[in-house]
Amino acid sequence: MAEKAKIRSLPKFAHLPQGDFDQVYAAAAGRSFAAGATVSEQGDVATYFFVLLDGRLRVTQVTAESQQVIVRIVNPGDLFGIAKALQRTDYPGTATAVSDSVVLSWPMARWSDFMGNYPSMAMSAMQTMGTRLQEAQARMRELATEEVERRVAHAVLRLGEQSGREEAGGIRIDFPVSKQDIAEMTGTTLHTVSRILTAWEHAGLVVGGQQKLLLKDRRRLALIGDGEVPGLLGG
Amino acid sequence: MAEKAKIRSLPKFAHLPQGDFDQVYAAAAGRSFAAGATVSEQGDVATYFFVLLDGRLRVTQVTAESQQVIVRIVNPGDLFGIAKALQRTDYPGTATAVSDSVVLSWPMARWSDFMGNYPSMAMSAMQTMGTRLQEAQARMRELATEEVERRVAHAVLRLGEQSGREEAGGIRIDFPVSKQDIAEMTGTTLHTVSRILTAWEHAGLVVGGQQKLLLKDRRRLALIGDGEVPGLLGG
DNA sequence: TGGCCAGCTTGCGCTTGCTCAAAGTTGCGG
DNA sequence: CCGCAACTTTGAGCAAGCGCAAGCTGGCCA
Repeated sequence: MAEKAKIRSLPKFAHLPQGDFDQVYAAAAGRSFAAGATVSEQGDVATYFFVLLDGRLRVTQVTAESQQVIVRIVNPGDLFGIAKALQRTDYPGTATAVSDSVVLSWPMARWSDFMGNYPSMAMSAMQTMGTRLQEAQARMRELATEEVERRVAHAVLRLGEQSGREEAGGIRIDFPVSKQDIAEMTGTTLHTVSRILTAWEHAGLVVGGQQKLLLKDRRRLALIGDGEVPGLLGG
Repeated sequence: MAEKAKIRSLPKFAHLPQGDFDQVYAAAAGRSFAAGATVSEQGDVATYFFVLLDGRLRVTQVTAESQQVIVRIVNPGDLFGIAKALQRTDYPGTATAVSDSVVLSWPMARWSDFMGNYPSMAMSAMQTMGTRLQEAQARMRELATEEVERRVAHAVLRLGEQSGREEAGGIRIDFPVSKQDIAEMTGTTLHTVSRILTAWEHAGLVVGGQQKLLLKDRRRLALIGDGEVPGLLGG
């Protein structure tokens, strides 16, 4: 089974002894989701946790006033839906496939089991949480101190880093991103995002299109993000 | 040693077998810090990790433009300075004592050791990170979607919850908090915080004072925080 | 007891970016 | 090839809250 070899090679599982891996693998169920489908829903009882094998997911939370916020993008190899690690019995957010996706799932009941018996998985889970915590704090800092244009710069750079693919002329964001999506990542409106990206496109920093984004000048974007350059709005 | 018994009773260590606890305890060094002293500094090589025994710490990060952000408040019993868990070799933030404080410290080199050999400590560390991650995400959501007055309401309620003491007439925040501090927690300016708290004080929701804060009407504050009530500014 | 300093209050003008509104664009299914 | 739906652009007006500036308060130390 080609899939098994592929999974074996994920950093997440690479350090697991072969016997342990076989057991972990045996407990897993694979499942496919078409773009637009919901993998797990905010508030539902968390019955499974997952690893994304292929595709791309968007994790959102909806506030009491039904404003949506994009918490993160899940990339292949990432662990998600680990409610148990957050001391929760329900999923804190909704995971939606933005491209056709394949996930591996385990019953949540096995979580403590895995953590207790496979130290290398526990380590890996902890690393995941550490990375996420740092990203969350970075975004907090941005939201608290930066104006919109810088936040958008950071957001698209992050997208490029985590979900980008080198391409002639720049870094292509590897799944459909709408202006609305970027707005929900940065705490602004799609209108403002549109204005900013249009200005950047005129300056040759990016190339846009319907749910498409190509970063052409990463360095200048970073300068805007770090506030070392005035920003292009209002010019 | 009375201190040892006190430590033993912390939830963090309560589930550790006695032998393990003795070993962990033997590796620890205690240290006191006067209010205002710095326990660990952003960017320094992370040589120790800590548990706060007594007092209160403020963890801040400074942005490239030297704007300060308060990441969290450390309360007695909390683990902090766990750079290793975040895959870092340096401290991501500065921890400063806001009251006279006592901490227990371990060499960072022991971290993997502890995590590998004492599963109940690993579990507890994971819980800590889970809690923090959720709090960070909640604050992200607030910063992205709520206006200032609601964010301030959430911030003071959180302070009350995590660091408050019941008192005749309300919940007293148990350490000195300045308006500037609240501003740095909510991503606003001390001016705006001052205006908001003044309005609330007139309405009988809180009582302020130099670096003092008493929450008198938790329920109405929660209503403001949840946006179910117009807010008192501009009245 | 007087001076000093950190922290706080308050007023005013101005900017950022939001809201509302309307029209333009793109891609897909039939 | 048409029509529709989703997505995007652009404009105009407006308000939340920031920056600046000036003055106030209360605690602490000489």
